[in-house]
Amino acid sequence: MPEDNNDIIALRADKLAELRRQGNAFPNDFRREHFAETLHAEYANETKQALAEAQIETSVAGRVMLRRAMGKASFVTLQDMTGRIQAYIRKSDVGDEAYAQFNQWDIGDIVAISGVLMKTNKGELSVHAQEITMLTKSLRPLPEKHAGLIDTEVRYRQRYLDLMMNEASREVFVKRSKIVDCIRRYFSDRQFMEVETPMMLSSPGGATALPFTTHYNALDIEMYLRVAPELNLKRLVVGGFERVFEINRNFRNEGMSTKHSPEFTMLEFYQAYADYNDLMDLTEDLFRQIAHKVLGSTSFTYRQVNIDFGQPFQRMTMAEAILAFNADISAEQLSNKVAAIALAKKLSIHVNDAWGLGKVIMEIFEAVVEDKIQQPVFITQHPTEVSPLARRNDNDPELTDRFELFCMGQEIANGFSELNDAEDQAERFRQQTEAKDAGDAEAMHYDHDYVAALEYGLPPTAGEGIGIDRLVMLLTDSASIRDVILFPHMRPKN
RNA sequence: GGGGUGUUAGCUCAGUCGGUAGAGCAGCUGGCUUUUAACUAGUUGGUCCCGCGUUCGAGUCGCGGACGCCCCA
Repeated sequence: MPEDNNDIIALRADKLAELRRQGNAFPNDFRREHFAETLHAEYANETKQALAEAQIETSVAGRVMLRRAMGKASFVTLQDMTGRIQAYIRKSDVGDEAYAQFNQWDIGDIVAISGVLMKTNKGELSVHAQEITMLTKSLRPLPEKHAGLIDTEVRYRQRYLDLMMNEASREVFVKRSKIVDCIRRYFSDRQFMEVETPMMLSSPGGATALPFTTHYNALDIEMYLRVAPELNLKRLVVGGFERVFEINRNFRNEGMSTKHSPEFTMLEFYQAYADYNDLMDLTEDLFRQIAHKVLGSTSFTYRQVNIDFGQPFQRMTMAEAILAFNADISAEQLSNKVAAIALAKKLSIHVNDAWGLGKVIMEIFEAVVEDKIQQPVFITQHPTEVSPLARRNDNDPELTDRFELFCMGQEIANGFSELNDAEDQAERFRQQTEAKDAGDAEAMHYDHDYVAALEYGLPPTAGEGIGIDRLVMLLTDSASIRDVILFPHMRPKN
């Protein structure tokens, strides 16, 4: 953080000291009448003359972004939550004393202006000031008014500056909020119930990932930050909440990249008496509605590629996808472990001896398909070995009734028909425990209570997780996940 | 973890062959009562990310480090 004590800050501090001498330097009794956007929406089409005759009174407040002083009259541009509005301040209207105060204003100050609406000769809607008030003196100079704030590091570390200066950044987070709002309505309209389940767990589960650990002093036990809410949400379905969803943070102790953040927001939902095909249908419909409501269109551009959520999403099995995207790979190379391992090694995948055929195929898929996917496509029928919570396929027990939705090289969603056979689940946990003992830090813990819950009976259910950050990236054309997280984690300075 | 790249005034950026550090905006002092990145005259402001080295002399070259960004694992 800047510890600079430059001339500009010193001078502004002097101005603040003078404001303190004059009385309350931080008044809290001003009440705004209109947002900038409201004024533009209501009066943009009025003529200069009509406004002059109407004498519409208003008051606005915001941060001073631009100042154009012409001796005895000046224009300032204020920015509030909704946009910008110009004010015209004339010495002969506000008086000598107020105009002298105005001359002490700096770009960045937060001020209030009351007056009547007018249009300038150039047609810009403005507030013709009658009364002006300094609300919060700003001590630090803002970034340059035209080029703005560009430095990515400062934009992430001091997001408030980014939001002040960069309209595009502000829009990303407004859209993010709308997307989440849209998701909530979608599910509550369909009788899903929003719930909150613990962030801190004594046994992490629900995904193969390395958890963060922490210590709970009162109980003197190690605890984990959750890697997924999955097991608790399915406990709720066992309990009789047949449709539940949660939008909340997951934590995974992995590296950061443009596509990964150690804490990220996930939507998870579970629906009893549904299967994975139902959820693929639901996901298509949900994505279409979000795009339509937030962007006004189901098609949009991501990294100069046109994506269309309006078209039916393609569906193919993992094996089909590997063949479809790679003409040089044959079905025989995926048919048995020896052949698959030979192929994996040819692709310079670091093969672990403990892997079964399923894991090898999953790795091959990640190496040769993921990056090539552009338009949304559901990849289905994941190997049972890499899907310890998913229901086995009725025709092939080595595969599961699972899908992942990919778009522009990124995994956006992951869903499956839930494994509700308690005995099979116990066996899958045993295999995960073996993998963990063999050194796989991401393997799942054996959750005895979860197996007990299944023994009471989980109705046939399908569940899904959708990565909100990645969905927002797609819909806002953001190249990095940090661009859609308000306060991305950064290595501390010094 | 590896490779590439960047860090210079409050912000955005130049800085040649190694020779005492520059612009625009912001700021400050003036002019200007409908401006639009207002205009206009003058002017202040620097730990060149940090450290060590090479050199008569380093923003510039070398080595090490910090932080950011991109790519790869």
